[in-house]
Amino acid sequence: MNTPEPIHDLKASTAGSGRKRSQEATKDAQAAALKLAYDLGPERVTMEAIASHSGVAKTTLYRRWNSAAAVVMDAFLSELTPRIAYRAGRDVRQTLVFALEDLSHALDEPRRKLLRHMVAAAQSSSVLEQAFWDRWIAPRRKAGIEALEQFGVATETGELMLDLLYGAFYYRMLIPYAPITDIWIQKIVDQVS
Amino acid sequence: MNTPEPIHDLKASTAGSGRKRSQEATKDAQAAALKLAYDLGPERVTMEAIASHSGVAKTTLYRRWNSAAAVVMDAFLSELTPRIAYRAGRDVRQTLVFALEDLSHALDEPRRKLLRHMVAAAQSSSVLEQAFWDRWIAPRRKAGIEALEQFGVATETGELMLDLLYGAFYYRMLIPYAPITDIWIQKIVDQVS
DNA sequence: TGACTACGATACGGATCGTATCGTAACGAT
DNA sequence: ATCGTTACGATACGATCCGTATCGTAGTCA
Repeated sequence: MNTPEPIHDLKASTAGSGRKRSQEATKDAQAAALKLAYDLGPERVTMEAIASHSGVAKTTLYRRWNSAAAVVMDAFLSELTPRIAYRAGRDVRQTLVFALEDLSHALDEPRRKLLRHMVAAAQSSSVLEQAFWDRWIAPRRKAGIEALEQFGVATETGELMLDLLYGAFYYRMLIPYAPITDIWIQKIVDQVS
Repeated sequence: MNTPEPIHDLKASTAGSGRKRSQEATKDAQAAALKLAYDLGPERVTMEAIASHSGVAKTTLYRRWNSAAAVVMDAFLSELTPRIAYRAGRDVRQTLVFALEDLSHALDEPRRKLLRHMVAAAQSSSVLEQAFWDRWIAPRRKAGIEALEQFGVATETGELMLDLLYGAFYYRMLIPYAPITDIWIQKIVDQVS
């Protein structure tokens, strides 16, 4: 679960007996990709830019990832995931409010912009779609479902509630006609619970 | 409201007294962009491809749109919008179920894929974001709010319901871990109304 | 030591970008 | 009719980025 593999190992790094993959190269590439994404905007990150800013050769990048978006996705998920800790509530309502508010607070403006682009990137690559689901969406849903079950909410009902609430959150994030506030979060939670 | 202007007129076509913009060139370009999007996938549509497949010069394309995504967005919205007719329900629940089911049924697989890419494209261009809101999201929300008001639903409550329901719909469309079915639509509507 | 694999460096053809230039075609006004 | 104005298609261009190939070097293990 932790220290997940880079997205899409083009060549299995495992089998052989030769030189090991450089963790440092992986780390440097991700760091450069993330910095470029924050500095220039996620859509302007290219493999060539990552290579020149990280000192990692372009050939090495392509041994690990398929595209610049994959590097950014990888780096972003690695950075963002630990920032969202699960917080238990005392009832269904508070559990849901905590989940959404914590998410909202963890996403400052640059991170929010990056997350929006990660959703976008997941639309044009099944590899990125899978990674986004596995490492971002699914774990949160799983924790949410389990928390709700502790308060006697049936699994199926919990799924519906999460579809609605996370759905509303992402909808408002991706189509930002009005800011996401804690008040709004409390109101949508009240509307479904 | 109808026959909307092409997205982002780089040069105001209005003021002068010279030759008029060719409606045919606009139409041909949009048609080619749409066909390419359906045939090759929306992410593979380029200005050069639109130019060569439509017979419209690249320079002319750039006089109207900023990017290939803008041409596709324009064409897609023009094609999709008339396919969704508003259908009145006899109560709040049915009104909402109609809205979501009609949307779901209008979006066959290729159109759904295209819509997903339009949401994605809106993440990296404020012009596209605005067009997507003005010509796609906002009109549907407006109709929905007004329909709900007829059944005595307060505007603010209606907004919350639409955030939740359209949110869930787009969430499941963009992160398709399970298919969107009429049953599911009915269940989420029941959960909020 | 030798087989193996990853590394960085470099080079390459190809696609696409966005712009500039130019002669021609349509439109409006005088 | 002709004249200014604007849009058109055609073409060319440097620039960027793509994804791959090649090659000599550097770790790693048996």
